[in-house]
Amino acid sequence: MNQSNAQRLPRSAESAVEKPIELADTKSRILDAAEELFMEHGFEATSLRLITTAAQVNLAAVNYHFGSKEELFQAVLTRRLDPMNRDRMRLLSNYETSAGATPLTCEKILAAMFIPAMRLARDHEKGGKNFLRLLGRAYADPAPFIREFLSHQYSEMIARFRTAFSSALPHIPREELSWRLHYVMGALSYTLAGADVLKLFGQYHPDLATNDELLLRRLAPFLAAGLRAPIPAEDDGYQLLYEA
Amino acid sequence: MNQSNAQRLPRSAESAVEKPIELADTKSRILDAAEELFMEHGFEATSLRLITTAAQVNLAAVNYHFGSKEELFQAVLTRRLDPMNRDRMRLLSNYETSAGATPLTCEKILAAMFIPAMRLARDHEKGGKNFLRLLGRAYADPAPFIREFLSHQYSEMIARFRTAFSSALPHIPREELSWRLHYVMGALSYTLAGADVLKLFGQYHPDLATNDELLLRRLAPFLAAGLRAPIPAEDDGYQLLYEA
DNA sequence: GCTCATTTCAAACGAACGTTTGAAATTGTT
DNA sequence: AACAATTTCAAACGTTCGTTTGAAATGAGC
Repeated sequence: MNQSNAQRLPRSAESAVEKPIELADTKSRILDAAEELFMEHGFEATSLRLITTAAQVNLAAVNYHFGSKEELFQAVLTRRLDPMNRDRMRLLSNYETSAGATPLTCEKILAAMFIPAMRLARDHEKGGKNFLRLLGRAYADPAPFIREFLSHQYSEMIARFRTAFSSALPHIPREELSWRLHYVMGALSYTLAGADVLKLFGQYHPDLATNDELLLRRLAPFLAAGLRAPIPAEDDGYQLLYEA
Repeated sequence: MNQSNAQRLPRSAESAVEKPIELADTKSRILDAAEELFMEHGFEATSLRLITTAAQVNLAAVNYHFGSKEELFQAVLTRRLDPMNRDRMRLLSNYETSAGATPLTCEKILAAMFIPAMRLARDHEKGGKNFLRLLGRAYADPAPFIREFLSHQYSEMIARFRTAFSSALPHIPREELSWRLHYVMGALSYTLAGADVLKLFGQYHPDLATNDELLLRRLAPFLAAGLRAPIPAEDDGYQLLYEA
């Protein structure tokens, strides 16, 4: 009943000019519309009728091509997340082989995490930036099917980078490093997820996803300094701050 | 038709023992149940029928006491957010007067932000921890009524802390500082919002909201080091990272 | 040109949603 | 005790939701 998972090409792909008149195929149109609308309104608040109307396809097309609304959401995520995480690991491996025996700096490992994300935000002329905001939302979504999906989708990449940071920061205890990686992901997610939070704090930057190098030059030094920070001693006054 | 905004005490508040047999009043029961369910399922996915059933009140009670589902959500947030942000500003003022003429350290300013949040997570025996997770979700929610509410609720506190950091870090340019504050809020939100994201990365810590001092000792050095990080020079190799 | 699998379509399904209503119950005041 | 205001309640409102259905349209292979 359902179609196979093999990708089909649009009917008229032989012409040199990309768009003769024909629209993209149904599946892609649904994915594009869903990506934008999920980003804008969230998963629950986005109805299939809204998606199919925007994509100019029949209402039943989503259930035919993807099975359900949840599976459509996962397809939207996996379409870009999968290549991005593969790029991250490939870039990290390239850095490591280039460096030879000398361990990588934190900045370089961070760059291997951020550059594919920024490239995603820049490359896809339309959906890229929206997708990262959608991803930022998904991080905070408690829906079980979203959490299980992300956990499965990220596990390999996270493990890979954890060992990389561990080599770069041998003096940081294992548990401490896990926490700091956690902070790194938080700052990264907030930065990539976009302008909404910046507006929240009375500051907005329209060049968010346009100037990748500038973004990296700001974020990487901040996070690398945090990752390298010395572990505070037992008695340095933190316990006193509770009073007053 | 609607009741006034003045707080009413439960009917039997004269007894020394807090709970004779009677439950809390309707409004509080709704707020408690809504806080937990909004946290667990998000705003859209939580129905009023679920809330009112959990609170053991009639379905119409929400619209009677709060007007609408959206106003209930705002009431859930404001009940704890308002006191928390007041505590943050009060604590910062206390630190500043104690320090006299000498400027505060980043660690102390960060402590003024974090301690009231941690106190909230610890104090309220039930809802505290849940609330911070709910808040973390709300940060990422694109619903206009949520964004406007949070923006209004946070503006005073953010402005207050921005100037404090500005005094503590006079060598950091104004725009750079705005970004770094952004990263700070991201890391803080991720940390406070809870264990979900940690599980996502294959790491879980059951003592998240129980050992506040340990949490602060980990987070504050990380963020303070990032805030103080030197601004990278023009030619330090970041542009090279794009290749390979 | 016929066949058959794939895709599209209009229509409807039952369920769940936020909200409203008007009467019953409760509470506070005299 | 009697009245008025407040709060609770069961029931229903109209809408929208995700999904299913079966027929019509479309495409490829022979």
